[in-house]
Amino acid sequence: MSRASERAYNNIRSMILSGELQPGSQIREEALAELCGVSRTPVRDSLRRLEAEMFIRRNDSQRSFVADWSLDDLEDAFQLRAMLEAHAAKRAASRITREQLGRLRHHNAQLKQAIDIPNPDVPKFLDHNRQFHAIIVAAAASERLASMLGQVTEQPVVLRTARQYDLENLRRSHHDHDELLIAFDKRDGEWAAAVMTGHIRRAFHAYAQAHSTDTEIRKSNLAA
Amino acid sequence: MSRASERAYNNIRSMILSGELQPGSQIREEALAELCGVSRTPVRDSLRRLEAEMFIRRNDSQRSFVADWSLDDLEDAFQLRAMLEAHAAKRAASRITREQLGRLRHHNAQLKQAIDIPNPDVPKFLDHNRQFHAIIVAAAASERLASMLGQVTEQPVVLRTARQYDLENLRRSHHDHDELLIAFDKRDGEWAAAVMTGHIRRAFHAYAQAHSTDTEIRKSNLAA
DNA sequence: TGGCAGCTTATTGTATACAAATGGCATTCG
DNA sequence: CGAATGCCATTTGTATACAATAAGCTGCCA
Repeated sequence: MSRASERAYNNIRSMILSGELQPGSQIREEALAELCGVSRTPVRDSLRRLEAEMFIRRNDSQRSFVADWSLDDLEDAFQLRAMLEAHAAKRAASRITREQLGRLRHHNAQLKQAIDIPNPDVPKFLDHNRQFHAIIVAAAASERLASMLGQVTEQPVVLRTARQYDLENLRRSHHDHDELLIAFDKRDGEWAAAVMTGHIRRAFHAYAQAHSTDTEIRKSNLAA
Repeated sequence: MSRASERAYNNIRSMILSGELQPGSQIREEALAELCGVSRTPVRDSLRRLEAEMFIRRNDSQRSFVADWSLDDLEDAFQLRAMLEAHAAKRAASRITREQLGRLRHHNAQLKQAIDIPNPDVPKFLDHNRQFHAIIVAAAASERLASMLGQVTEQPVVLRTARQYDLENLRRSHHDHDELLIAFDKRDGEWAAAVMTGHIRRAFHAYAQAHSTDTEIRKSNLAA
């Protein structure tokens, strides 16, 4: 997609992910158009895309709202993600190349570095983590699977606490990655899938805990 | 979506599914606009949707083509569908209502009728089959899952043979449905999932066989 | 003759104007 | 006083004109 359209999409998407656009709030095409400095046409394109990705919902009369996810929705997304990503790991185990394995090791070493220091570099960890998972999805060699995973991987839920970055969880994540690497090395798809399932489910519980804590904080702020 | 947009989407989609628009052929927005009797705006909307559903692909310079599926693509889609629909069956087993079970039985009886006669009514069978599966997906109560299944359920592959309507397969399908009904009745999600997996995998093999036969016929026609 | 440059044409992207539809508000009638 | 209805404002849908971009062709030059 060319410039205006691309810009609108990225802008709106990041506004949703950052919480700048509040969950549940209505979205007006023209307002977004002004915010992005483009006309309504590319904004409409973006809204359709974001709707397909479930970042945005529309009511029965075509008005758009920022998706407001319940804890159930979150669990649902994570459940699907666990299933799909385990499947990806299984496929990857029999297809992954030496070169991809090497890159996997590289990113895993980097993310270990990011947390094995006095002042953990969480953004660095998250970046290498993302790339680690991306390589596995690529190795699975299924465009459809990749496209579906894209739909459940980024969660439009804003968390104000830092709990999801809990160090212990990050270390366990890294350990899972280590185990995945061995499973891939042995070409054991079942093992890889099992590790991945646990990996994602842990992520869910960390997320859910942060979510509930966050909700509590929000409520008490409201009460005050 | 309102009239023009809706019409354009349905028109284009059915033109792809019917083979009227040949796989691999380029699509021009204006041509479609004329065919549908609307302007390019709703056509563009539709193309974006169809692209997300992988009925259409775009090259690096934004030109659109009707997706051309290989046998591998087909297998990939069926594999994902089997996994997702088994998951749906499992979830449905613990959530399905008496009323939904009743409707399931109704449609299963109808599709049995459609093939248990001297002149089988295949369209009727397919319609009730579709509704049967739709009820299960609804009972699974996951919007995301439903949306993903939508993406892998309809295959833009035109088959000229009638082999996929092979009576024996239809009878086996009906038998699977019977077994699903019992599994639901017993609230046995694992059983339901297992039956569903086999059900979809059989469908794949029937489809694949028809596909290869069809390809053969096409080749010999080409040679003649 | 082969390939590259520049132009021409085909196609998509964007903006804008206008049409349709929806929601909210106020007024009126029971 | 409450509910229903009609009008006005807001928002989205569609068409069209124009801009940008990419593809294909032609002719020139090495």
